[in-house]
Amino acid sequence: MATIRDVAKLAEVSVATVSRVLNRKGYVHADTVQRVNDAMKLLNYTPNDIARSLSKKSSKTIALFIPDITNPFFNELALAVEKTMQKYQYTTILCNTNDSPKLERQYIQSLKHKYIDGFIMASNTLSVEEIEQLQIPMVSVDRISSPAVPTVSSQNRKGARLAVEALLNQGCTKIAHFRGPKGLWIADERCQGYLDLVEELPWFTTKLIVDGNFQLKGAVEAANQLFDKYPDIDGVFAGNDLIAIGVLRAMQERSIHVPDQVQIIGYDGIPLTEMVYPELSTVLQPIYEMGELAAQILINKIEQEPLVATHHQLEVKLVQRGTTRHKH
Amino acid sequence: MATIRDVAKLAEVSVATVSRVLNRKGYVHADTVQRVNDAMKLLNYTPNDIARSLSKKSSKTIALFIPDITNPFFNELALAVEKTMQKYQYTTILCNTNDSPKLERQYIQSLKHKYIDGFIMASNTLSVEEIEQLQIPMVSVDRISSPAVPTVSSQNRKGARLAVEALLNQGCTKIAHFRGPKGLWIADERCQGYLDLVEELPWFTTKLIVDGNFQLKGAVEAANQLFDKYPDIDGVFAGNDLIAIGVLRAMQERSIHVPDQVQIIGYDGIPLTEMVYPELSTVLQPIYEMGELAAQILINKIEQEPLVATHHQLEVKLVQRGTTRHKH
DNA sequence: CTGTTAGCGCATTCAT
DNA sequence: ATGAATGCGCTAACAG
Repeated sequence: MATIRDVAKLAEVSVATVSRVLNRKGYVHADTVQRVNDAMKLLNYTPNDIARSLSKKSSKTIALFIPDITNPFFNELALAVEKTMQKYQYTTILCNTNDSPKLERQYIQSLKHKYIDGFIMASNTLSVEEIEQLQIPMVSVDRISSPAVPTVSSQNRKGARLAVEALLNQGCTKIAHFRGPKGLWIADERCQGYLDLVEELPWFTTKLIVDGNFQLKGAVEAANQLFDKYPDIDGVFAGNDLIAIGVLRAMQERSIHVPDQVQIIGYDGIPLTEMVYPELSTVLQPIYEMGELAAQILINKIEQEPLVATHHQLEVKLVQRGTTRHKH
Repeated sequence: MATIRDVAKLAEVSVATVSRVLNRKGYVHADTVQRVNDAMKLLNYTPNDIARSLSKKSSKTIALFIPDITNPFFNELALAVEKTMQKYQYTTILCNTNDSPKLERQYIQSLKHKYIDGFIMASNTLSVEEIEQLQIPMVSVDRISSPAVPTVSSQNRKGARLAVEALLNQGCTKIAHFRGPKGLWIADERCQGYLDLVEELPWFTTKLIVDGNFQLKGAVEAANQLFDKYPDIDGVFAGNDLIAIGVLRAMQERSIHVPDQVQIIGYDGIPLTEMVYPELSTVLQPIYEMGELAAQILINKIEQEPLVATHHQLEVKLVQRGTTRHKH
């Protein structure tokens, strides 16, 4: 591969000049620009990123931390981030943290030695202090890492209310909530939205709220247990789609008809919701857009452009499909 | 961050010596090693990867090319590759190529300038010549890039036979095959496996084979069309699980009972097969192991260790679940 | 407007 | 066994 020196020689200028036209920085005569460009073309020259990184202490690459790429929510997010980063000539490194602090720290250390330019955290088990002393541009998605870092999420609480309201309007008289992990911000928010609407109702009891881990497997079991105790539940708001599908599975195994006997609404709007039958009603959050936005914000931060706001909440939308009895 | 020079100064040796203990290369007195190590510990020193890459022309990173991370097969593969690469201190860059040759070339170019050490191709739209002149270690998964590159796949043809054989044994008298893209090696193999068993049977006609793109959406429609024409089909072997689930969906919409009226078997064994109801019978290929193996082979190639074989076909297993009428 | 030169942090001959 | 010096390819003062 040709180097900057080869180009300089061929164009009969110094490497500095070549570097200038390469980076469109500093003055250089139009004719010279031409000669240099010709030389570059002739030699099929393209700059060496590693050398550039070493000298600039920046690598034009960012890292995306997610718990597990196998989760449909995160793989759509990852796709969005990768695509938009790619558009801006950044490369992105995907880190499956498995929600392990040890792994996260390990990744961070090794990435720092690569002059990583920034992080997008959709997984975060680190303390606020640890995050803040990192001294690297960062934005978090669906998580709050520290008040100092921009966050993009959807209107979780509002979305939850939308779902529960629909359930109520469509005749449910006892609605359970299968929530996500305690202490996880989005799970708490969604639970709060549920409480906003049902806490004062006569049938409500905290027993109707059951903890989960956002996974399908656990949800099936949890649903079976809860329905054993409360066979009169006729509505379910799930903390995410995976849980909702788990509940649906439990209903099908128990021969409880959905949506006639029980209505179910999930949260996220992952593609999976359209793959099950009946198709799952859900609160759709713009996952792809969230990834895009996070990427944009991070790039702005890296390139020091002015920041507009610090916490972005994107619109959600209730989509009623086969697991609810909505009027057409 | 401390540099090698800082360590050298503190340990009262030259940078060359520090470099030697760092890479356990060349002779250096035990006492000196000790001093250097102490100094490194004291300064919390870890080498700068970028500088190292520049000087070694190797970055300890590889790229994984896949069509689309959103596809469950590929995200499991990606997880496997990332995890095992990570185990060997390699970092992996994920490239969603969308099966576009333009994007693939673009990625390759940009990666070469990062001194990428190798490629794992699970997406490949490039010509054999293009691949071969690349001059970078490579292994392909589920694809054949060139006779010169190691390939890992599963026993596609045998797997297909397993599925069709079961269908036959379990009473099917007219079996359709919804295949993957024409010209795609794995799709062709699976189709061949189907043909192996049914081509000679009286009911067989090529009309029972329908082309698809391995996506769920198209499969639903294709299934509807085929069943309009051949309502007496009572068995389906699908080229992959997504197609199979699409067919299942079509059956459910047409109120055709699965597995009583129609039995369905997919291929891949993605997690999704256990999320639908009834759960999908499928030919399970060891996706995670395939990723692991590909990663191992690539590392061996990079580090010039001897290669055992060049084409690895992993075992597949027929798993009968809710969409087939197997004896228990 | 352009060239010279000194790094960036590490690896690697070649001496000693 | 160890050190000095050179190079990897590019950027960025600093001169001119």
